[in-house]
Amino acid sequence: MKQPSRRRYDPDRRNRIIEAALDVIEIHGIAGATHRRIADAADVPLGSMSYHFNGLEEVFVAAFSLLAETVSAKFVELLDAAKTKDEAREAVVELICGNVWATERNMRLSYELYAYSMRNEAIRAVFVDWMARSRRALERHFSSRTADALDTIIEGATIHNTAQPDTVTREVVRWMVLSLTREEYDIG
Amino acid sequence: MKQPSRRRYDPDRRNRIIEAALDVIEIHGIAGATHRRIADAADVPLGSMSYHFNGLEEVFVAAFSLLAETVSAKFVELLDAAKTKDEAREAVVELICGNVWATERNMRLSYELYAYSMRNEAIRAVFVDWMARSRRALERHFSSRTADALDTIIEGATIHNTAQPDTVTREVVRWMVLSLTREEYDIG
DNA sequence: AGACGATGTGTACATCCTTACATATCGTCT
DNA sequence: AGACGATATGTAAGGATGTACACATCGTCT
Repeated sequence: MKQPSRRRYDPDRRNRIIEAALDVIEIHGIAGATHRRIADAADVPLGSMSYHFNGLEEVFVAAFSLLAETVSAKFVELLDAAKTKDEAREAVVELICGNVWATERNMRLSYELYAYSMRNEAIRAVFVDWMARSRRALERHFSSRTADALDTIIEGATIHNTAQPDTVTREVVRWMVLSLTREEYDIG
Repeated sequence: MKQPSRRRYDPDRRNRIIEAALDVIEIHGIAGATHRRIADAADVPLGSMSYHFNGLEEVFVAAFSLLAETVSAKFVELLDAAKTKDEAREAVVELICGNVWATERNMRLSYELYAYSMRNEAIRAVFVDWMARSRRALERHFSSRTADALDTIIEGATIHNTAQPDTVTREVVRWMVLSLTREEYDIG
């Protein structure tokens, strides 16, 4: 070390690295997410990587955990805001068709998460927990069986619309939601 | 080259490499799919890789194309075998819950494909074409709107069941399919 | 003030990777 | 039989990667 540039005081650098990791994964995929690229994105030296994490896998686990946390929170928030069953229905439609939850970024990252969870037990647990929370939020408004169904179409429709935008239109989504919640219909 | 081991006569080696690539991707993901690993899996020397393909990307594109072809064919076959609307409904249930289509292998590979398609135009086209064929197969039995809906739940339910087997039970699936095809009910 | 542990930084190294290519071998056409 | 193009093979060059680690610097506690 010849010219040690002034060392930065940088608490929660660890968190910044984790967020940077998500940015890198979004663009390059897990396959292209390297120590160096993440370090650059977080604007920290390479050495910080080995200091804060025991290997790349630990970075990925932290990153995907953060993703699940963030996305799941938004999901629950939107559903909890609904006061009547009709509002809950509309919230589901909004989750699928709106630009709050099913963003391009979230979808890209979710796909990486899906794939990664097949090969990593910790991430699989994160994924399962995420789904459980979604399901619980839906169950505040709907029966257990209906919650399963709605969760299913949320997953499926967002994927379709990622590949081909507006294949599953808002109108079709609304119709699906109604069909699957009809028997529970109430005044609201 | 000191001791050139007897060169093999090996037509359609290219295809074997492509299939081996899928095996490797299934186990190691795109991130861990290297020339060497694929060559080993296909039982060919490393040099064969650069002879048959101009880089890894070309291998991946070929592999995912093969996957889409194979899986899509099975999908269409099962649906085309249905003669009545009730049989078609049951075919959809079988696609989701059976062990023919939504196998562990296919799911793992599909996730890699989803993720990869976000970063590769050729694969995105393959993916879109795959979805179009599925939709067409469904439209032989159901209205356009219902086809969208069924395609959606197929996607969503298989994902849920991959993460947590039997979360979406056969019974729930059957109920969903019925709910979404009720208005089209006929004697069968 | 001094010491000590936590945090930050640069660099080196072994490993693995992609890719290219010179050479060997085969099928087939004349 | 001979020639020629397609196919097959081993190896090496050059670059990227993961990880370790020695050293610098800071916060904080005594």
